[in-house]
Amino acid sequence: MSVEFKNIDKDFLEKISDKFRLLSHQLRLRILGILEEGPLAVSEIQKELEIPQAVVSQHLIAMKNHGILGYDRQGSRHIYYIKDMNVCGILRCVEKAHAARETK
Amino acid sequence: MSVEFKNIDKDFLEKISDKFRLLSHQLRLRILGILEEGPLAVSEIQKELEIPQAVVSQHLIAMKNHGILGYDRQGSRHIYYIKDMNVCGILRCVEKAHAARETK
DNA sequence: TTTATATATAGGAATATCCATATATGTGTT
DNA sequence: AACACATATATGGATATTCCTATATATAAA
Repeated sequence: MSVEFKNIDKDFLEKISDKFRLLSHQLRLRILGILEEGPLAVSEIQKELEIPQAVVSQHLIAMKNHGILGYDRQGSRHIYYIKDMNVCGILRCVEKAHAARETK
Repeated sequence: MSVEFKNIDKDFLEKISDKFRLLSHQLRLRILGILEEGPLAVSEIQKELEIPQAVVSQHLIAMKNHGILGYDRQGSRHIYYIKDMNVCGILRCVEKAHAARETK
């Protein structure tokens, strides 16, 4: 109520639309679903998704570059985790919508 | 908690990613911001955005086709409105994020 | 140092998106 | 009917996205 969406400034709008663009991909959504359960290394994410390692890395890095993910290193392993809590909130909305969906 | 995002079915994931794709565009976000204040005809939306009518229609129709918007007719005027309440919820998240943002 | 493992990056083809211009359709008015 | 107005649709060029294949880099192990 205090902030009208219509009046949100252009810079913020650009960030938001970038984040939505990253959410607009089934594979990336699945990655976020996996990472919601806890941080994970690239190879482990790859095992769950069954797609080429390079593709997984590409998506992870894209999300990292936009602040959605972060990662820590454990030796040669890169442990990715969800960094952007606003994105978590949005995923929560999606879960609610899924739970409340009409089966038509 | 009852529904894990990770386990959301593929069909729903496809719908969601489609909706995020539509949200991943500054112009469409601005349109949604305008329509949050109430239903409006194409020409009135166009006046606020100052872009060609055809482009406005293209975006409106894209969002209509994915269930985000609906419209009523008043003579030759098409009055668009936000139909998908889940999208409204997501915009609410974005507003909250905007209000809580660090000015860095 | 050599080899294996884990991850990142480069380059390119196929595809999708976006906007602009032009045109079509539908509705109201005279 | 003729015209104006409101909206939709078609087409195409520019640009962006996605995935693939290969290769590069970094760390660990032998």
